[in-house]
Amino acid sequence: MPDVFIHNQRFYNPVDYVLQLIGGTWKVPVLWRLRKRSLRYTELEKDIPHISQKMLTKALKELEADGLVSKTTFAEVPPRVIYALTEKGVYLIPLVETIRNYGIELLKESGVDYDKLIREEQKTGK
Amino acid sequence: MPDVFIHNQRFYNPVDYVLQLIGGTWKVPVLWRLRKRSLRYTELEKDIPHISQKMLTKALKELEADGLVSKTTFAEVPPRVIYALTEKGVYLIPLVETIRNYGIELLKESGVDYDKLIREEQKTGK
DNA sequence: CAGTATCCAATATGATACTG
DNA sequence: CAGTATCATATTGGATACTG
Repeated sequence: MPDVFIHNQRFYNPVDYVLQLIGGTWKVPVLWRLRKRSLRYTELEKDIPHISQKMLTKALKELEADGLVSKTTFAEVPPRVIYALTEKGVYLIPLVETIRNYGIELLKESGVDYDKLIREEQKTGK
Repeated sequence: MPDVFIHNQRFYNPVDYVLQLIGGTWKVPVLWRLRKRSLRYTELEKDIPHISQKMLTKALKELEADGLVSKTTFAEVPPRVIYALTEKGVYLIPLVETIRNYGIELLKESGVDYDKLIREEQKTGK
């Protein structure tokens, strides 16, 4: 597995490269919420549990720099900013789903019924 | 996406959980080399470019604790230690391959022919 | 051979306060 | 509304030396 350099950054292998794009704690939660429709900054913030403004801003900046997410600013007062998946972002959603399904399977083998957690979450209103 | 707790550790979503198992810089290189056959500590160390003893030891410990890799020690002098994939480790290899294929595709779109890099590496002897 | 131990730098994340 | 700025802590990774 030879090293690869892109934009002066080194990757040890192709998996390493993908995990730079979608890895870390906060990028997947953002991508996952944008998969159905575009969202505003505040919508993402309200929708992603535990995320801080700092981490949301950082995740969005990196996703935009890597071409997975686009940002559209409307020059209104107060400003309106819309984040959406790019073609590259859309391309990566099936991979996220695949990893997610593995996770749900592994959780099941650890005795955690994730689908049930989801259903209970929806029953309690949020 | 509700939080999940396993062994007192919190995960924000199933992808987060999978990336705890195989994420980081060094776990995939280890898993990838064990996919064909078991290897000794020193074989892994020699085979994985840039890895330090500290990081190899840490990756192996975590992979073992998470049940992806098994460790067999032969009480000889000097000691012989064999690392192998468990059933759970084998189960995750196709996922690693899927992520890897996405990486190779994305690299191609960034103008990097990874398969060609592999071929050149083999021609030059290593 | 198969690791430990120690020191150090860089990065990730969180908490809080502030702003055009 | 959509962020920045600052401070603090925890984790990651590298370098080097040492050991049963």
